[in-house]
Amino acid sequence: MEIQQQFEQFLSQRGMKHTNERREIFRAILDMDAPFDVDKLLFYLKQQGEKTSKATIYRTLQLLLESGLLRTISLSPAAARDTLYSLCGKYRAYDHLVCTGCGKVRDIEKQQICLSCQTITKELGYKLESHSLRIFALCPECQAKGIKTC
Amino acid sequence: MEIQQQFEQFLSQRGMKHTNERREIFRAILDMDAPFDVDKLLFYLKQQGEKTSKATIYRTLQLLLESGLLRTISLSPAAARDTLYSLCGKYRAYDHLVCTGCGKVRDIEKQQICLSCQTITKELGYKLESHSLRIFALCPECQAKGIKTC
DNA sequence: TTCGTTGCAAAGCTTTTGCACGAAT
DNA sequence: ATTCGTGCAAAAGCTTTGCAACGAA
Repeated sequence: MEIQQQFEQFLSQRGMKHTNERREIFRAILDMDAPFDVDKLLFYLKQQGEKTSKATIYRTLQLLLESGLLRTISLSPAAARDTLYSLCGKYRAYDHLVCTGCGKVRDIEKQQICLSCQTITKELGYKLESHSLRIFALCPECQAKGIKTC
Repeated sequence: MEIQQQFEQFLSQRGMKHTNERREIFRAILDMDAPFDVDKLLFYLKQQGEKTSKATIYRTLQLLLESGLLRTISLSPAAARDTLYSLCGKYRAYDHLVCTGCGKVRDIEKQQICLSCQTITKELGYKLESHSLRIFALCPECQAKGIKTC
């Protein structure tokens, strides 16, 4: 099923309305090419000529989190605010490699990790739902520049 | 080296003072038996008769993050605020298994994951620093209670 | 004595909420 | 016609900061 349809279906199931704002916000999220925060999303929507309010963005993101289509990630060991969001369907795995020098984020796909999660939960009698791996490492460019992290 | 000494050494290196507040906050962190937030730490310190201010706690946590002795983790896919902290030295791995039913957190140790991270970063030319894996799963108790997550 | 540190209160930010108007069904 | 959603502005919460008093070296 198309991911848009999944969202529409979720709204219908909860007796919620298919508004233009929700459609546009979701479309914008699909257009994002990297994990994004509220301001990035708002800026993109403004660029597209939409006049969605920040409040509606927050409300829609909350909705999407509840639908399971969206998730939040924290990219820095110290990140407390400026939550970053990422579409669940967009990446095969929920795993990111974060450069501790420049902050660049790239997705990683590794069947091994899924298997490890399955093994761990199975051993402990848990029912696996999802996982998120963050690897912090210095990218080749930053190494070349001689950037060091504390 | 003792972990307390590492903190004291870090302070010395930066020309910072060994105050009672910092010592007590660090001691309290050592006493924590699970990832904690600022309020939990403050409550514990009050219980111990300390009258440390919230501002000092924030300042000291920041310091500890910079020293590399402490790290933050986000436990829920939707957690945006109420940052949780965890001592780096306390757990062998930075990996947690989070119950999506009751929110209970337990530590996991799995050599496999470290190996996966090494492989991934090596392949891409990154220099590995650390990683954090969060697995979201339903614990046996919640399964028994018939709790379901969205 | 000399700075760094603390506590308090105020300021700063992000996120949430109340309410009246507007839109979807 | 109803009911839900939106925008605005205000409120709420967490975190940071300025400043005078305090304490470690």
